[in-house]
Amino acid sequence: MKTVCFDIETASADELYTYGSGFCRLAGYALGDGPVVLTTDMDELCAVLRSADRVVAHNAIGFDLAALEHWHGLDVGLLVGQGRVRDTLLMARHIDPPLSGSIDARRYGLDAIAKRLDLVGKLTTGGESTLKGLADEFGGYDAIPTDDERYRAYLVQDVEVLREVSTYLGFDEYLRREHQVMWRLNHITRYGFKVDVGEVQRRLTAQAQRVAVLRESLGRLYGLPTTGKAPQRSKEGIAALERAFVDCGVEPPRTDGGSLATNKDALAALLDEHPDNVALIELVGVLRAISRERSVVQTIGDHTALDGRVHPSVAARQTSGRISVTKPGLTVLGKRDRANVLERSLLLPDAGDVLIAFDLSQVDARAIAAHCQDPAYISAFEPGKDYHTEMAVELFGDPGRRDDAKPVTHATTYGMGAKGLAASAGIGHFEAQSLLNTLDARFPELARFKKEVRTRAERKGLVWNAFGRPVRIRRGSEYTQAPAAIGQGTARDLMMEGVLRLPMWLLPCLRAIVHDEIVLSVPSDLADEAEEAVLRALQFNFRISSGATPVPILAEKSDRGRDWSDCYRSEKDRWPEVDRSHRELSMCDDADCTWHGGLAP
DNA sequence: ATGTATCGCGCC
DNA sequence: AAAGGGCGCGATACAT
Repeated sequence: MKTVCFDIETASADELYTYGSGFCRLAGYALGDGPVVLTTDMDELCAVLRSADRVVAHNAIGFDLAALEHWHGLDVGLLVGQGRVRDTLLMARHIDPPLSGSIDARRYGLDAIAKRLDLVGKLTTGGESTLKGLADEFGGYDAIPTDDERYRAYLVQDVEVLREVSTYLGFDEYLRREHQVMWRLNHITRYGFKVDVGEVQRRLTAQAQRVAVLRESLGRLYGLPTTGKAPQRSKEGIAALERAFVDCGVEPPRTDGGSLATNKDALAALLDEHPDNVALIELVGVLRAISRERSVVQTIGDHTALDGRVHPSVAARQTSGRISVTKPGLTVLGKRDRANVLERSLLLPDAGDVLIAFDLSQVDARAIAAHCQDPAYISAFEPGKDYHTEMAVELFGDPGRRDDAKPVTHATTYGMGAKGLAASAGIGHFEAQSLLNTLDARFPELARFKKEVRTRAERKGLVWNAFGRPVRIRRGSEYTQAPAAIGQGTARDLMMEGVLRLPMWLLPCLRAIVHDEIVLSVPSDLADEAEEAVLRALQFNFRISSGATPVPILAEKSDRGRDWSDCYRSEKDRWPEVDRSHRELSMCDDADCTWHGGLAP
């Protein structure tokens, strides 16, 4: 068994796919227990890795191997496919999964893992990372001389820490699969997503003008400061707004924490209470308008590289195992709100391509159905049946109340109480409680499963789904988090199952993943084949064990888009501006059109 | 200068 | 006893 631990010093990490061939600067590797060898010759390193039975690195799939694959032609797909790669980041997340929230963000660096294991950590100088200090001293990670002894010593230590840490981390079938998943998803980062650069600039300019007008109004009418990017959120601005509410004759709305609430629900509630207060209507109008101004266009622009594309980071860092797509965050672009849906139109297919989005149908609920094995719940997902209609029959005895049944599904997966259901469904507390009772009565195995998974979480602090993914559950939050963790975590693994089933030729076409949706840019003349291949990959029967009743996993494809919004033109046919052809018209007769009503040049 | 918390926008 | 889960990102305030 020949094991190689290695690490590479590079130019700035966020330039992985854009820097150029000198990105990899200095490599360190160790064979077995042998000494750490340093080299600037990446071909030498690649040869060593090709001949190894085990290739070990921290964030190997996302970074070191990715860099060698991109700039030096290493066949990482082969290494991963043969199960020869050990990525200690993926292994550490699996053996010690993160809690939700931001607390755990720094837990998985090599240094943090070493410290938790009571091992020697990475090299530091005067309390900060030696590497960071060198980058500051020489003016950039790509300016540190490769013969600098401190640089070399830092790298040697890194490889030695890695070697120590790796002996504590186990490997299993799930991890083997996870390595392949992440290698496949990395194509999103590598190939990037084409940006409509001119349109980004145009919208930024237009937005700056809108904001300037709104800020001028806030200053003139209510005495807010006019400096800073968001004067309405500064201390002085908040004080002025509180005075403005009082001047309108109303008590300033408050958040739970007692500070001034300016979110849209609070403002809507206030207007409901005082429908005839003209001064209040004006104040709320300006506040709403300025808080609706989002910065996603700026964020996309900031992350657009010189190749005119964004190369977002893709990682399974969320507690549920869900995939984060960040820098820029593509999971948050508009879709449900008419005012924001055109944010996606800034992202384009490659020249000669079309964009196609594929989404899994009610996949969280199907995941729960497969796990609980409730016959009535599973039968709602039989081919040819409509899940929400079946739920309407079970809950109300009336297939016509499909829309009333929809919000209840969230209650099934997320442990929603009567209060929350009443609020989200717009019904009374009593009716909500009675719905929840009906749910438990009609789907007894579902109720039993939720109870069981909560108990498991209380005992172990973790739950495991049928794929073998562990999800950590916060103490005291088992009631809501545990069932949700099975739903989300399994939905994630079902989508990844589909990604693993994609033919290799489609991997460079991957552009984005948004939990239950993947987006591909495919050559127009291959669109038929691509659609067929993706749907074949994403759809299958899911069985949690050999004797269990299977649940069908189904997917739908979008329209072929000339931009990402354009993919949804049929789905959102009430919003004509979603259709790129509509945006090419010089005018339109829909008074609410967000394009002709404001965004158009 | 850098990091965390809070708030607010949005998404699945 | 009651309990809707998971995120990204920007702006500000404040601590270090």
